[in-house]
Amino acid sequence: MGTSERRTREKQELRVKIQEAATELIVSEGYQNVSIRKIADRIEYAPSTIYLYFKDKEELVQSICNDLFAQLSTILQQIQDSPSPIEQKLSSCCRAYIEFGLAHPNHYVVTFCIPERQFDIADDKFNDVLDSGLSCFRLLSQSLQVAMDAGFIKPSDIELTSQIVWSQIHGLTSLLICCDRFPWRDRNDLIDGLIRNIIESLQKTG
Amino acid sequence: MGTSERRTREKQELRVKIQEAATELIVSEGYQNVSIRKIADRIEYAPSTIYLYFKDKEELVQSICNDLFAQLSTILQQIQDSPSPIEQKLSSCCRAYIEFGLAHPNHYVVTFCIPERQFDIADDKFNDVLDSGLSCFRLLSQSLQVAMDAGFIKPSDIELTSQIVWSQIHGLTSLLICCDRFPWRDRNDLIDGLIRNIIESLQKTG
DNA sequence: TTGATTTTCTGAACAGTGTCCAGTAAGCTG
DNA sequence: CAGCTTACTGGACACTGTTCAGAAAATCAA
Repeated sequence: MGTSERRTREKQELRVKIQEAATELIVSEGYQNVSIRKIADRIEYAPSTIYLYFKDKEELVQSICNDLFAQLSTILQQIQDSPSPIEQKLSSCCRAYIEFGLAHPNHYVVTFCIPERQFDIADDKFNDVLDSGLSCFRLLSQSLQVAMDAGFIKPSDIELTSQIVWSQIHGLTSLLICCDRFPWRDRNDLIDGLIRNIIESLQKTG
Repeated sequence: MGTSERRTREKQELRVKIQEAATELIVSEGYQNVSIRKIADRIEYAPSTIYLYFKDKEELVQSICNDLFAQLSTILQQIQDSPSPIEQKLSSCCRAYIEFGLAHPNHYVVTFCIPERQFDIADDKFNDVLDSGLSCFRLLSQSLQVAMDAGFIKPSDIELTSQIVWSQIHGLTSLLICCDRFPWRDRNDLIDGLIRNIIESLQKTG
């Protein structure tokens, strides 16, 4: 009997509808201005219905960001798998990370710029939280390893170096998002300059 | 008659008491968990009284962060005025910035990691908002100029370079604060490594 | 078709938030 | 003491996330 299968599929569909409505609100209004009631209005269900599909607002938003940053992981993986020269891959990864963050500013802030969120969550949830961001970090780290193995950058502690490079590209991404009224220079110049600085320092033989 | 002077002094004192109570809450609970009612409880006044001293919660928190980052400006200025060698001053400034941010994580997040805040504010308020952060940036920029004039780092577009360096030190500061459960390497190693990277890339003759 | 059961959904409530405003209380002046 | 100014408050409004008893709907069995 395909009834139960249809019902679980319908459940899944509503779950996705909730995520889509929430995504639209995150994109258009930012995390702070997204409310359960606004989401409920959009999908024409009662607010309490949302809690049948997500434990709380946190879990809902988290699931959305997870899905999004899985896309970034895919992009980074594609760069790694591409036939382009190794010297380009590292900077391509950095650029892809920054541009992805800038293309999804509200998601980026939710994922990497809200400290309180990570204080309250339980340990088992922490792994999920990091699923998205962490896998991107791992791919960046992998990209560095490849560049190092090929002799494109000087040998060093790969984990330490990865963390530093991540913090550098995160810095520009988050600052451009959060201080968007600051009199910034041209974005491309900033991104180019930053990536050049990063790679030069990785190449320089101390 | 000193009466009115006493009264304005008393007004000022209550204003400071509000700021102090709010500061305690920001430090202990983070911006998200600070409420007007909690502040009012602490100083034993009605919540609405606070609105006689500050336009809204935003202005109150902003005034507090302004005061704090004025301290960082002082520190950066002292480094610049110190008799230590020029080669050290730049890295000292970077280190001071990062460590100051880490010492005041909740203030730092409020000042540099909340995008929505800067969307809503009026233009005249924007200047105040940047008073704190901007003056720190200017001092960093000045530090770079001095190092460049002395030939310690290679010549380049000083504004562009300043913005990039700021984004780099902001990156580590904010990421350590916001992803504090990430398996970071030793903080000092990260800070040392980052600063070394920054300065090396500034020195490298392209 | 009917009745029982399970699944899905909702309305109202709770405790909290920032903010505003009419009205009260306190202090100073003449 | 009366009049006036300044300081303060209580209660309200419109929101927020979240819970839960009960209603509605869909399914299954007879």
